[in-house]
Amino acid sequence: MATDRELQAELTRSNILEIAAQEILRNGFQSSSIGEIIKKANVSKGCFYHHFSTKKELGYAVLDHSIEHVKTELWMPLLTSDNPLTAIINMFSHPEQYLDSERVKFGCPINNLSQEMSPIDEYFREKIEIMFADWKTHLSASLKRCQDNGDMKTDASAEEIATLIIAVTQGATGIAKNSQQTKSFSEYSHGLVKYLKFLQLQST
Amino acid sequence: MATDRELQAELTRSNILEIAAQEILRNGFQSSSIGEIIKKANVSKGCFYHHFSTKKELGYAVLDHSIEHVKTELWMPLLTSDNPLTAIINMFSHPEQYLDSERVKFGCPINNLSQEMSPIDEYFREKIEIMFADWKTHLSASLKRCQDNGDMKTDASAEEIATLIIAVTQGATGIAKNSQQTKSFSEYSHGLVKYLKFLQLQST
DNA sequence: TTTGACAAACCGACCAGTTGGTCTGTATAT
DNA sequence: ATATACAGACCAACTGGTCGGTTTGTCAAA
Repeated sequence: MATDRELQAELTRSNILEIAAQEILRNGFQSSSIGEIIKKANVSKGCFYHHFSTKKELGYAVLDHSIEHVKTELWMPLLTSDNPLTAIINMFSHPEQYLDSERVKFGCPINNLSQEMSPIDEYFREKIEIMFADWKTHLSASLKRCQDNGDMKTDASAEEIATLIIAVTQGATGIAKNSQQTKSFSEYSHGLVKYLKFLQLQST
Repeated sequence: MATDRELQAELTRSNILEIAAQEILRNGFQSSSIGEIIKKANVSKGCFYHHFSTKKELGYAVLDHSIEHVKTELWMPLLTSDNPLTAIINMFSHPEQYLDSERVKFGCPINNLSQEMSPIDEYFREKIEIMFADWKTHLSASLKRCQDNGDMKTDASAEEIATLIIAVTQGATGIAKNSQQTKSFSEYSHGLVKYLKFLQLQST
């Protein structure tokens, strides 16, 4: 099934995808040029259009890949941990472990695409909307688990805390991108962290 | 000083500025074209370049105007009100009064420019950074006033609540833009509202 | 095992349209 | 008379996309 030829082709494709993701992260989707991408990926125009029929389709592929990546690399570890609330507090307390300099400088790839493309392209919009819904669902369930385990106060509902966490994450990431400094993320999430600690209960 | 001629010229300039602001709000700065702007503003290219030396300078002018607008139209009324905390809670509780459909669909003009331009243009970046700092300063001071007046609990510092409010506003606006629905703004700021109400004290 | 037809993978010149910006004017209020 | 406000033809660079052609691994038939 997977011949040498097919394997090489897949390698070429994923290389284009990776370079494209970098370019789009830096310039946005509309301001990224195919010419620049193929130059940096070291492939010909013919090769590019063999793998991707249009620029838009490339954008879709990049988005799909980014969503998959953020789910497996960021959420899963957090949400499946023993005590999600503690894990989340820990994440906000040590942002430098989760926000590398690339992410501070150029922002979250998905949020960038969301802000640029959602008013003008339904595919981008809907995919990202589903992602937010998923995020909220899973985060709510995790926090509910904390409450059921007696690790978290029930003054506030799991759902309202989940949406609060998501909103602050998005807001603080954006502000940090503007200031180009990780410490802005801490500054603008500090109020949330203190609130989360207030909701935290020590296991007996 | 202000002759008919100068007055007319100023009118032409502000017309271009207004059209440009609309275009930039819809397409972003880089993807907005001078050609489209002059067509919609009904002016010639010569006219445009008489008033703005480059596209970038036009962008700067639009940003400056937007910042001035948001300060006088949004902050001032809120921050100078008798009880800022109550005013803020009220704003979050009735977002449809503050977020018109345009703003939901295309987002906040300043935040859009921030996310698009801050990594690649220092003028945009710094102006917006200063705006965030101003916002935080004034909001903190207003909340401190509430605490001093006995309208607000002192469990959390005025500053940490100010940054929390700003982060949630930015995050929820972004998420609402993605979903293209005002109700998403309410959904993602609901947790904050409940927290603010918890911090609220009834005046005796 | 060799062969040879076939298609997938890739090449790069080319295209029409658009971009930001320039330049030579002209009309007119002051 | 002169500077300001405007007009619009023009330009080089770049855009996404096309298309005819070439290379090369694969697999069936001999």
